[in-house]
Amino acid sequence: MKPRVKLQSERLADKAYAILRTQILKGELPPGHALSVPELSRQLGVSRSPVREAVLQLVADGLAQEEARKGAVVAHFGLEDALQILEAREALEVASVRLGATRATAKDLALLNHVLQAQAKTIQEADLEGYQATDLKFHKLLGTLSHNLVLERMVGLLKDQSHLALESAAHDLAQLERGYLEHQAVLAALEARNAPQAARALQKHFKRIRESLESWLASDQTQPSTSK
Amino acid sequence: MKPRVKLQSERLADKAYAILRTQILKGELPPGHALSVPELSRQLGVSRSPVREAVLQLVADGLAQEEARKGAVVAHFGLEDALQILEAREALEVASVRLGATRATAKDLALLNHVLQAQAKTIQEADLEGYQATDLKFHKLLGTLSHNLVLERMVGLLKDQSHLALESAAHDLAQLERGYLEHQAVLAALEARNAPQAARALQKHFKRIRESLESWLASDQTQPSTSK
DNA sequence: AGTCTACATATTTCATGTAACATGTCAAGG
DNA sequence: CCTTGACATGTTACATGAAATATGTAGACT
Repeated sequence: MKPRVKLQSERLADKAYAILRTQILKGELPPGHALSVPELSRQLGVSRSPVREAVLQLVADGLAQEEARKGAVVAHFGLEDALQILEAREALEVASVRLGATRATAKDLALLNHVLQAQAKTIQEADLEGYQATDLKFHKLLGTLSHNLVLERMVGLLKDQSHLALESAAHDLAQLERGYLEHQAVLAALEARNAPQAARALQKHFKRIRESLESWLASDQTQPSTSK
Repeated sequence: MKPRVKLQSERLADKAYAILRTQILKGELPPGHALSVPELSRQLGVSRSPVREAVLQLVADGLAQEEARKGAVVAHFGLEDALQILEAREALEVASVRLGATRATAKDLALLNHVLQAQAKTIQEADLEGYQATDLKFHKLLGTLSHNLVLERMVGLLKDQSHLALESAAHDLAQLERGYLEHQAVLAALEARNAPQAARALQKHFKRIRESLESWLASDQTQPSTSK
């Protein structure tokens, strides 16, 4: 047999995709920014083919939007879009948590616990960046609880879109703490293997997020509302 | 202004995608069948570029599966996969129907009614092919009830995957009739604007489908279980 | 026979050429 | 002033070339 260590995917298309995805989620490529294939190909130092594939993948994931013969841009969501994404997330995550209440392993719960402890720290340190990261992890972990790869994948995709859609949403410390406490309530119900309670706790979480988003509409800016 | 009538997308990549998608859902390209880009490019009479894009789109939609450097094949789902897809569909469609109970327009309900009438006909005529078509339409319409494009899109994608996954599932007439009656129960609850009842009715529908699928495991064949 | 190597074939993957198309600028004409 | 249209620039969309890779087959060696 070959001593070949691992042999990664090593496809340039995958690498380009990973780079672009990270840049988008980090905000380095802001919503609305053009994803010009020749331009990116120059910046990344590869030909246009793998870049084109990467952009197509981003479009499929909902992180970019494309108009025929006009190219793709980093997805920019309006208020209406954000609300729809949240609604879909709620449906999927609540279902995941319901199933997870019986299917979750001790390890699953330990991971959730670990993430929440890290999240507590980010609040103490008023580290908004860090909070977002733990929030991402927590919600994606909720997807894994179902032990259903289809659900898990969709939860992950929508959480990323949500991250992009709510990017600029104002988050004061009080809101962050609220979110953390609601996360804890979900986890507590899961540890008690109480599916309905976990579902209710998560629904409350989403309800508050939606409300705070809508109220934030007061001090709004433009809402391009990309969906037609 | 231009008198240009409409100017379709007209992109070869989109056309190729539409053709392949149709062939897959019709069963002309059976699960597991290789989707060789040069081969398809020859058959469709276009170059490899648009075909490659079409195949990537199919992979993104879950109708094809790809392994790096080995190419894509028409998705072939095992029993486990089918159950997971059904679980995800249930989550999304139930959510859609819950929202739809209040949001559905008279037109939405009329469309559902129309599809169910057509479905009744397919049963009388023992037209399995036709039944599948109306089933597809009915469930996709359930997705539109939410008036949430994100949910609607996911419901549609999963219904297509489901169609592929359950392709060979035995369907005797009795089962078809059962499905039809359950569809009617959902519609009745929707017309009464009774969200919990509509949700329960749809859950029953899915529960029976899952059970009949699992019992069909007895007279089973191989179940490749593509997910790893 | 059974295993391994070399070759042949087909495909993926990346690269690049090119026509059609979109868009901004700018100057001429209403 | 405002519109029109030619031009310049950059991109998409499609086609095609070429290297790296996977896979099947036949023959050589144990």
